[in-house]
Order: sequence, then C-alpha cells, then structure tokens
Amino acid sequence: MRNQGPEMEIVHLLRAVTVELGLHSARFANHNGMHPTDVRALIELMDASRADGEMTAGRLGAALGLNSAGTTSLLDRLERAGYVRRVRGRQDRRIVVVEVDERAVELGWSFFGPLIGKAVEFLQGCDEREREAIRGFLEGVREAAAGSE
Amino acid sequence: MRNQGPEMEIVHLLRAVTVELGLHSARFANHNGMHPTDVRALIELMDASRADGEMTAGRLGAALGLNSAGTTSLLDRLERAGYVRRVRGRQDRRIVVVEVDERAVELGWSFFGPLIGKAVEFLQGCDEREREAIRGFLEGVREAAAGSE
DNA sequence: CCGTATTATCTCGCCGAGCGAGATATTCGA
DNA sequence: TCGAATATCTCGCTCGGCGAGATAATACGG
Repeated sequence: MRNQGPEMEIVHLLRAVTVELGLHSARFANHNGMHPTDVRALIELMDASRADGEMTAGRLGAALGLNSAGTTSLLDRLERAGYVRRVRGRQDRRIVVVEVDERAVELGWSFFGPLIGKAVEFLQGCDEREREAIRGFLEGVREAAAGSE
Repeated sequence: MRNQGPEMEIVHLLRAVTVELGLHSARFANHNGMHPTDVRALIELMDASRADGEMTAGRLGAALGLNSAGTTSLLDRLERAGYVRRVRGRQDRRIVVVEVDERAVELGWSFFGPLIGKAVEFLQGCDEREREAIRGFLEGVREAAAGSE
C-alpha cells in the first residue's frame, strides 16, 4: 500500500463517514418510501432556502446531475408525496420555483437533527484552534474534490 | 432556523464535503462508463483487501445494501469490464470470492490519489492535538450516523 | 413592434439497475 | 443419510433517469 502513516487513518475515517452518512440517508429514504435522489433533492432545497433563497426546477436538476426529464419526474414524485409545491415565477413565468412544505422540513429534522446535535455537541467541547483545524481540513478536502472538475 | 452558531458552519461544511465527494465519484464513474454503485463496490473491495482480506459476493452486496439478484448483476458488470474476477472458495465451494484486478486499483489511484494526497498534505501540517480533534470529530459523526440503525 | 433565437420546463418512448420469487449447488447437523 | 440452512444465480418485472423533441414564455435585432 502506498502510504500507511497516521494521516491515512484519518483519510480512511473520512471515507467511512461519507459511507455511513450515505447509509443513514438511505434508511431515511426507506422509512419514508423515498429514493436516494429524493432525499438529496430535499437536502439541496432546504440548504438553498437557508442560503440562496429561491430554488428553481432547473437549478435543482443541475445540482443533482439530472437532465430536464429526470428533474420533472423527480418533482412529480416529491409533489405527489406532498413534500414540495411548484410555483410559477412571477416576473418570468417560464421558471418553476420549488417550495418545500413545512412537513418535509420537520421530517428532515426529526431524522437528521439528532445527528447534527451530536456533532454540534462535540464541536462545543473544542477550543477555537481545534475547530479551526477541523474547518480547514474539511475546506481543503472540499476544494480538492471540487477542483478536479 | 434552529441554530446558527459557529458549530453549524462546520456541520454544513461536512455536508458540502460529502456532496462534493459524491459528485467527484460520479465524474469518475462517467469517465469510465460505470455507475455510482460500481464505484462504491470497487472502493469497498479495495478497502476490504487493505483490512479484512477476502471479500465474498454476499458480504459485498450487504455492504452496498443490494439483494442477491442485484449483487449478481453488479458482479456481472464489473467482471465484464474486467475490473474483478470471480473465484470459487476453496473449502466452501458455495461462496464466490471477488478479486480486484490490478488495473482497477491503478485506475482508482489515478483518480482519487491526488485528492488523498492533498488531504495528507494538510494533515502533515497539523500538530498532534489538531489531528486528534479532526479524528475525534469524524469518529463521533460516524458513530452517531451508524448508531441510529 | 414583429419575427426569430433563446431559455425553462414538460411529454413520450426507451434502457437498464435493482427487486421479489424461486431455482440450484453446496455444506452442516441430527 | 437426509432434510435444513446457506451462498449464489436466473427470470420477470418495476420504475428512475436519459435522449429527443414539443410547448410556452422571454429577449433582442431590425
């Protein structure tokens, strides 16, 4: 094997975390009769409402790597289940603004909330320098993964 | 929103990292005419050969959340593409041991190696206490995600 | 203003990953 | 030795997602 220093242990740990988070999402999907893509879509939508504001059908599909046909059927599923609403844009009536139903937000928090709570708890037990190390590591990995487009 | 302390920023960053790593895997899959599940399978297989030793068809399917039919067709795809070989178990001839071809290992390193390299580089710039904070955070998140079975 | 290019989404037909049910081959236990 | 248990495979099917193209609304040059 190429490298077996103490650094590789953390790299493998990060991979294990992503696998475990993926399985956690899959369990959430199963419990609610959803597909992995639907969960990813809800997370993307909730994140957008926290940061960017509105999310359109096209932007959502792009974020998930779906084409327009796939995006339409995704929104059909989510809307049929009552998790989102389609709202035509006011100034530009071609676009479809996707609004997340409050029920879906509550459902998401009930499943991911405890996990987030544990992470926050751990971080509160850290001092500023330790938190900065964690932030720097995550930021670095994100940039490295995003950079090799 | 429920919580907007500095801790939540790191939680969102972790989510962003998992999304970005997922997209990175998807790009790898596209470049090689594979599906996301195939990439996950190769990672699982390479990880098993690093730690546990042999990987059987059944254990692989379980790790990926596939049933036996799906596992068979996954192995058919991977074998057809030359990434793995099926080898019947010696003492128990019911089981199928899955061996990863060296070509697949090289392919994986060519794509994920640079990413791993950047992470290792960052970690080497940390002192022991910072590394311990990162390890503790990841370990905690993994356990929290795995614990809520 | 009008016609055309562009943009955002939807419809249709199809492919194939993954599932359930059950077949097959091998091993284990009474 | 024979039935139960185990590991994998086969068959038929469902449905998520794709490509191609239709539809509707906007932007823009003349």
